[in-house]
Amino acid sequence: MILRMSTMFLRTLRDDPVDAEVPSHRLLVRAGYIRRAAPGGYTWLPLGLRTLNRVEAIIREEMDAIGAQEVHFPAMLPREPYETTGRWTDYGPNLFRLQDRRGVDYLLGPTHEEMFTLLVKDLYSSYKDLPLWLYQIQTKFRDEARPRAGLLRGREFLMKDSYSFDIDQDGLQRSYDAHRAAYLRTFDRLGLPYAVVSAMSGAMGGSASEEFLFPCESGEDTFVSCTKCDYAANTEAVRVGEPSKIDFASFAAAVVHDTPATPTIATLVDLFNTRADLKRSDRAWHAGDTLKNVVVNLRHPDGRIEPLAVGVPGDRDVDLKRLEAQVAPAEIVDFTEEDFAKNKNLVKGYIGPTALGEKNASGIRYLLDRSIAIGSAWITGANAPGKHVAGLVYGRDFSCDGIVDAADVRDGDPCPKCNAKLHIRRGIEIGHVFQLGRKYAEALGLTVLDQNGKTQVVTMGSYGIGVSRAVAAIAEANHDELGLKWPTAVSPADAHIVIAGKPGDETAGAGTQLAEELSAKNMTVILDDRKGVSPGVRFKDAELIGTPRIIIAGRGVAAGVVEVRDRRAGTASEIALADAAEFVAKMPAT
RNA sequence: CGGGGAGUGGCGCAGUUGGUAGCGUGCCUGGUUUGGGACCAGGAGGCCGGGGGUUCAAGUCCCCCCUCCCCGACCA
Repeated sequence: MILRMSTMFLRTLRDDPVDAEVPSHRLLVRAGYIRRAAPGGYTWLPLGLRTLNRVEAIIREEMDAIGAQEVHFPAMLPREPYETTGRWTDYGPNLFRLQDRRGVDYLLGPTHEEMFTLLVKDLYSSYKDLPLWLYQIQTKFRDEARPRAGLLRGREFLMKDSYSFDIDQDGLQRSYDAHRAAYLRTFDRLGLPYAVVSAMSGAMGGSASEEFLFPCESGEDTFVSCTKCDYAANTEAVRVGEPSKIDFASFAAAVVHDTPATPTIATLVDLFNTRADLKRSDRAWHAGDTLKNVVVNLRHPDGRIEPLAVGVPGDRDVDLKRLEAQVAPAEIVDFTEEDFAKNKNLVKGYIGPTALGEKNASGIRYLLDRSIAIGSAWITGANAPGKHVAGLVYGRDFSCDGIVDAADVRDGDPCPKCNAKLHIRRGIEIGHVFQLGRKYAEALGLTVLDQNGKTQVVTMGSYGIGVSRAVAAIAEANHDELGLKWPTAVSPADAHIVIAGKPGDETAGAGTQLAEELSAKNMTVILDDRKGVSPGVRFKDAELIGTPRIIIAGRGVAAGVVEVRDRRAGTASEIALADAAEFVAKMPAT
């Protein structure tokens, strides 16, 4: 196939669009792949659509290869199933809702667990029909608070979502493993580097889940990977090891001290290190010796507000993202001055564990960070203005209502698996696999009869790949200062022919002939046959558009040669015109 | 939703104390040029994000709203 630039619906931009910050967004707009059509919504132009289709085709091939079957749902869905599973509420403002002329509620599908569950319920009723794997490639809608970075976070985007249906957990594990393996192959073929990390399942519900993250500075997820073993996890999902108990039998009783003007951890530690009666003989006090208690409000999906206190070592911050992942579907909102005013037992800046907890004065649920050991002694608030208590022992002087992973995770923290150092990085989520279990099947009544004629609730998994996001991620991973440089597998064309001679000379004929030969070899080729465009412009556009091979029919044509460039390797060679098609066809895919 | 920045031809930008809306690029016509975003000449193209106000007069001043970008919050 020949794409003639003289007629292609394409306009490249000489300048970077000013509203595009990340490279993928900037280059996809500049090279004429996409145009913004609405907040968080993009139009695919011919070049962009070709790449999108190729990405989609690879994903489809790999899904088909494991035996998943493709279906297609409407994007506009009825309210009831989402009401039944609670997600009409749980999704909150992120759901696009609309009404028909009679005022009946609909939503634009953010993901389709409910619909797939009902579809299978509609048609299947025996264990003999399982396992079953279905998928679709569908436009999804989420009313993101902040769409950003072009295709990386849109409000309308293309997603491949698949769902597995099994009779039991063993089956689910096999389905999950098959999808996970298919995802590894898919991302390899797409030319996307990735890290597979343990993740939280959040609003999706269910147990095990892993994310495929493309490591990238402009990514929105933070993850850790062990420098020694294979442990990797989204920071939200990092589970530090249980600390061992400390024997506190010989510890002195806790003492309350006057500590005026110590509103922060730093000032508190300073005071303890300078005042003779507080100094420690063996070493200086540090922030990790203090226990910081942070109060937040949880907003439950039904609108109920519940205060929650969390204790973390004073050298750490509460990572709200991590905390929220564990209190989902509740959201964390600020604990305001007003809230403090209402709760007389909380002394801002001097909150201590003895006032916290459902059984104590404040009645506020109190969770301790997992790193806090039973028997450890702390400097912490004494619930009175200007007073702190030292030597307060967890398990002797105070208790909590539960354990939580709330402290922020840092580069260099110990690996929970092997204790080596963790490395922290950012990444873009390009895929996510979930073991959903029975949440949706139970809510919607998807059951089958087992071998004994007994009713069994089906156990499900769900597996997503952001297709449009993958295009952006590939662009993010494959570009330089000149433009895009697509992997062969997803490039909008296999080659780009630049006619660089004078008008009317033999270069146009040579270029056209070569285009036809390549096309005859089943390759897609962009032919720059534009009239009156200077060579410089053609070179720049070819590099910006970024096909892996660029062929220049220029001054060499007189001597019977063309220049064949490898855009990705940055190499070039002179090839006889007669051999060029064969040579290009045999260039290794990169 | 909080903080910061910004909306002026397709793209990038200027626009002074309020007084005829400009430049570059892209586009059209003609000519010259042709291996790294050429040149000359002549053109077309703007509800100055939207709505209210102040004023003889608003791109410019005031109020409200919308949108975009960045950071945070949120998010599969």
